Amino acid sequence: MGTEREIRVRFAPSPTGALHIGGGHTALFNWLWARHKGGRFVLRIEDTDRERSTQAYEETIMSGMRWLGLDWDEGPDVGGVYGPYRQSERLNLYRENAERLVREDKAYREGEAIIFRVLPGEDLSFDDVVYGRIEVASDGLREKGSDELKDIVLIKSDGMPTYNYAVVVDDHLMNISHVIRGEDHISNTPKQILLYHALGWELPAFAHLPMILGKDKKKLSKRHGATSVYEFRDMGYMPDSVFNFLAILGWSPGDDREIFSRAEAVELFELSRVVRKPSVFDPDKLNFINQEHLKRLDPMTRLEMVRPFWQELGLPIASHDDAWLADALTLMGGRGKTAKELAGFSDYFVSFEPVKARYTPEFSEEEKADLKDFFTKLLAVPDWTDSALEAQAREWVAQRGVKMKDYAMTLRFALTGMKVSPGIFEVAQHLGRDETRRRLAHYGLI
RNA sequence: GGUCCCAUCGUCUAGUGGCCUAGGACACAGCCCUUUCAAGGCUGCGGCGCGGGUUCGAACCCCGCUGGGACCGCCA
Repeated sequence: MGTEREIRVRFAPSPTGALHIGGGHTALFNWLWARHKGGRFVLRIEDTDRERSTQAYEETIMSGMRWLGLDWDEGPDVGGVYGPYRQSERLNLYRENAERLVREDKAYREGEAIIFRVLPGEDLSFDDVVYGRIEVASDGLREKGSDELKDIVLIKSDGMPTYNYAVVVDDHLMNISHVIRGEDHISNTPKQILLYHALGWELPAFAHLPMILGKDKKKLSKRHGATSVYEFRDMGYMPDSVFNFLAILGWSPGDDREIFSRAEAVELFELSRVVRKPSVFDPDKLNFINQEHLKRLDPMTRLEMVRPFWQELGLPIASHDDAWLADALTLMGGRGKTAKELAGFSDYFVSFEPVKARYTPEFSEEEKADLKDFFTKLLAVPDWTDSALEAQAREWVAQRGVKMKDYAMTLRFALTGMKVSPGIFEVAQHLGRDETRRRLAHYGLI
């Protein structure tokens, strides 16, 4: 008991862009593992590329993680005993250890740079938590198109450490127990192992994650459309949905469960159940998952999801109380894959204006007389409930021997300006007698 | 070109030698429900890449082939 090494994992993005869906996936699995094991999740900023790193991107990445609900225990903003957590602030650490290697004749200087000498015959194989044993030929570090073993740059001419070196120093000094990262790093691992050996440090456990591919089976990139987690937020996907979707990309709980909460994912997550095959990002599946989460939301939370999109449409939300708006959304049932769609589909509850803009019918006098009779009697029902309204409507069409559909559709258009909506008598009930009358009057139907 | 990894329905996956005439989910199609569209219910379509072994028995183990992916920067 308590003899196992403390679980410490890290997500180490470089601040050269927004939080990408692939980065989110990696961050998520690290977070899941830390939370599942009761360990620590560290955020480290790898800003050694002076050209491309910016403070703004660092903040964007952090807020993207917060949006996804991935909170970290140590990081540049919250600190921690293993700090600092920005590589640009750890330069002395990289230099000290590199100079030690120079003194031990394991590395040499070349101008301002420090370069590690790669000797032949090293065993570069390792055990990966998800991939198992990875056998690497000792000459696996050969230079492209050459037979020469390629030495590893530790410190660049600008004084900054290279990725492969800094990651080793940091993971060791930050006492990282599991290095969980994308499969694209699998071929970097042997180099890093060489450095661990040279430095005399114990290896962390390595766990590589399958890549996320686009529909064309190529590594997901901008060409595939939305890739930053913010784009998904702006399209009306909920953080819990993106979280859920990312979690089942390359991992499954083993049973048939696919829709789950953060807490359930933490409970169920196992690194050993991560698959080895790259998976294709399927927007249809994301839509489905989002819709499921949207349906499960309590009315008030759903309202908060939809509110910004109603706002975006310029609708006068303030003229209704929240409970009424939330109920309107409940009436929408499973309609809409995203909060944005749901907002667009339900605008007529908030305001009559979009309805007027959409629906501009022209009735003949004959049609009008007929409809007027129908609607006048409908408006006169004693209790304004959907069942009473429907009963009245059915009685009226039965007497005339006409189709319910024709009248229900006219009512639907007049109330919503759309050809699809929830049950139209329910909509009328929710809008209320006065608002229904106002809308019908606008079209001259009463 | 070199190194490494991977291979079950279109997609995400379950499956670790017999329970598999391969299960679930998305998507797709049809039906039911119905004032519309969703939702929901039911049904259907669809897969172990190929070839050799091993075994009484292979989706599961081994080999080869084919296919796909990743990496080979003083980028991370």
